Amino acid sequence: MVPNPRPTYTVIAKTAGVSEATVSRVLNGDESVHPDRAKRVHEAVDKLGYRKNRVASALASGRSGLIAVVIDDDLSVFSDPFWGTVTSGVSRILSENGIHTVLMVSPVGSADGGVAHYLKSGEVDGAIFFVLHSDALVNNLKKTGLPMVIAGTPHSSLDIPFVDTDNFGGAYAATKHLINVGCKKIGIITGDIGTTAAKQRLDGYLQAFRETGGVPAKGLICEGDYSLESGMENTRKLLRDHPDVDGIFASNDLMAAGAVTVLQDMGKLVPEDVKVVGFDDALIAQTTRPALTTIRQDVVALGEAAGRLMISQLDGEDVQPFITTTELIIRGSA
Amino acid sequence: MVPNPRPTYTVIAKTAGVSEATVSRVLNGDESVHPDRAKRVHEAVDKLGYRKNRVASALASGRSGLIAVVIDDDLSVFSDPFWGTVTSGVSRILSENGIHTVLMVSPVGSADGGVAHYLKSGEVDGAIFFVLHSDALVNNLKKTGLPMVIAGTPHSSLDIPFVDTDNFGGAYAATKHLINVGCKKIGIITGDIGTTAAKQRLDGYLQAFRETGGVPAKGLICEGDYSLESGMENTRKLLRDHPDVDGIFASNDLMAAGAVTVLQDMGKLVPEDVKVVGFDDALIAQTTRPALTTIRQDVVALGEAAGRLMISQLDGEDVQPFITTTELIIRGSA
DNA sequence: ACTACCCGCGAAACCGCTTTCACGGCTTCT
DNA sequence: AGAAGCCGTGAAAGCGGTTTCGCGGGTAGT
Repeated sequence: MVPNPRPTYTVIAKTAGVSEATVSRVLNGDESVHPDRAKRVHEAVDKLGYRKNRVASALASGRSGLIAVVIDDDLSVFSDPFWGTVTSGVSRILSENGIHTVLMVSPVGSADGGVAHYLKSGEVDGAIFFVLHSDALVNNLKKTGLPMVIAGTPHSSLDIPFVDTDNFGGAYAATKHLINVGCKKIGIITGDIGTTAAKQRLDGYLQAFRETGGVPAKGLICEGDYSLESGMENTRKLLRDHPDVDGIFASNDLMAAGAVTVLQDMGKLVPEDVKVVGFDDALIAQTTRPALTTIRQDVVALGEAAGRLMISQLDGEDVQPFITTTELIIRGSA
Repeated sequence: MVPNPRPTYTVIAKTAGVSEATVSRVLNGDESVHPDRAKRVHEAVDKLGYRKNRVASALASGRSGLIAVVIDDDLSVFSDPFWGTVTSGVSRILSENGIHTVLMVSPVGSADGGVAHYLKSGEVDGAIFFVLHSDALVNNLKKTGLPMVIAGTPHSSLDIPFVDTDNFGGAYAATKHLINVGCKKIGIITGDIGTTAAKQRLDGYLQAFRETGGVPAKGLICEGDYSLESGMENTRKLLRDHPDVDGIFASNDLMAAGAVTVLQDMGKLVPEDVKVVGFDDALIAQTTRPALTTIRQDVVALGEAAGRLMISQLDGEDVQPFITTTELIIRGSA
């Protein structure tokens, strides 16, 4: 059953009665081929079950049909279902466009190192970055002209397209909600402040505060790092410094869950005594008691947007940053 | 700054004063080259900052340096942090061996279809499958000689290496623990019974039961699907059919969390009235109140094992299935 | 009717690396 | 000493597409 070791252009050309050059033109959508000939080629392709060898194609054309998804750091990041979901969104859009996703889970480090080399080596047609801790690599790569998309807002104002959730707006809505339901003293537990998302969420919180004419008292702003532990710890701190706190906005659901746990352990009722709002609408938001009021972000859309932005760039189009909207999901905690 | 558009063998050969063939031999670890010449080649490589063009290499050698990670189905699967973690383990091991991971998140369907074609096309050197719903594709691919690794036990007894958690042993330990702490009537909420893992966990439960001389009463075995909802629903059912149930083994933590929630909502105390054990030791196990007693599986090790099994196969070695051990983590729920 | 273009198409070079093949020089066996 | 092997090495033929170049014929302009 191995008589047919994949046909090549030579065979297609022969059975279609045209030259290999023409086969190539047809298969690459060159309009200038006479319809009749094109049809003959297509028929030959169908009949022989031909599939283009991407490697050969890549070598000759310089385009590999591969784009890299670069995930800085390691397990800790990728084990977050958030990025898994984004990745699958990216992957789906790209494969719809005949492009494959190669995954690089490794510390990005500086503008040098393995990842940098790989990306510069021309083996991929573009790169999508997750969770940038530094803009160094991206900045360096920009010179090479490699199409890039950043998932998450970059730190500096790079001229590189990015996709992100409306962190500011979401945080604003969350805080506003707490205010609307009567909270007088609202604390925030931020995410890892080294990330732009955490900063933007803090800004949203501050903006809502500002509009009420106030400025958050010292100690109401607690710096967390997105982890469950930091959510718990900061809630204790918050309760110690401000026993009368009656609202907490946590920058993600995990910390919010931690907050709820600590509050309950300390005898506070949620939402009667203290109201809590999270961010993400992760699965965990539904499993805490009470379920978390939170800000939903459309993670799949984010991944798809990243994929589309990449496709557009490959097509030579101009692209704009893409910000997905958020939605306030009201459950039991606030 | 673009005077150096990547050196090729031609350049290396010239500066080292050898033929291109020799350069190739040296760079591919052919021992038969005289050390002096090899040294000259290495010097030239260093001096020029040469990096092999993987695409050209792939075309000429027929080895792409890529292996596919195939994830059946779609978002629902990949958004589970479990698979994200496994994937990153795989990716790391492979990249340590100079191999890249290409991600295919798409319904695998039958032995035909896009994924099948791609894998058959020789663009990847091997494939690692996650969450197989059917063995059809793998079975078909086996004929092509493509190196494969399955993450999770395959349904039929294929002669294909796989890696898996000791589902049976873990479930056995979980059930045994419930028995040891005094439970008399223990129900199980299984996972999607279409998966081998769910079956094995059920078997482990049954085995523990059997050793006590009993057989689970009708209605103690509830078929879930790993989702939070199914955990909640089946707990209600369990409570209805067996109001005196005093132990529940849920096949994953998410369902266990659902069970705890329902139990509490119905006025039962956990663990006083009913004890609950989960499986996975996912993050959620720590956020429920009480925290979940569960079976920890070493997910990272699983991914790394899958990667290593693939590498071994590529090296032409014989490989054996790899089963990771589990560990009982005792927390508050049982 | 003659030159100037344009257009569709095939021949052939080429992408950068791998691998076969054969050759010259040595060693070894008879 | 001569035949037979073996070894390290270079020349060259691919791997399977893409792309440049130029040719022949048809159209248009004058």
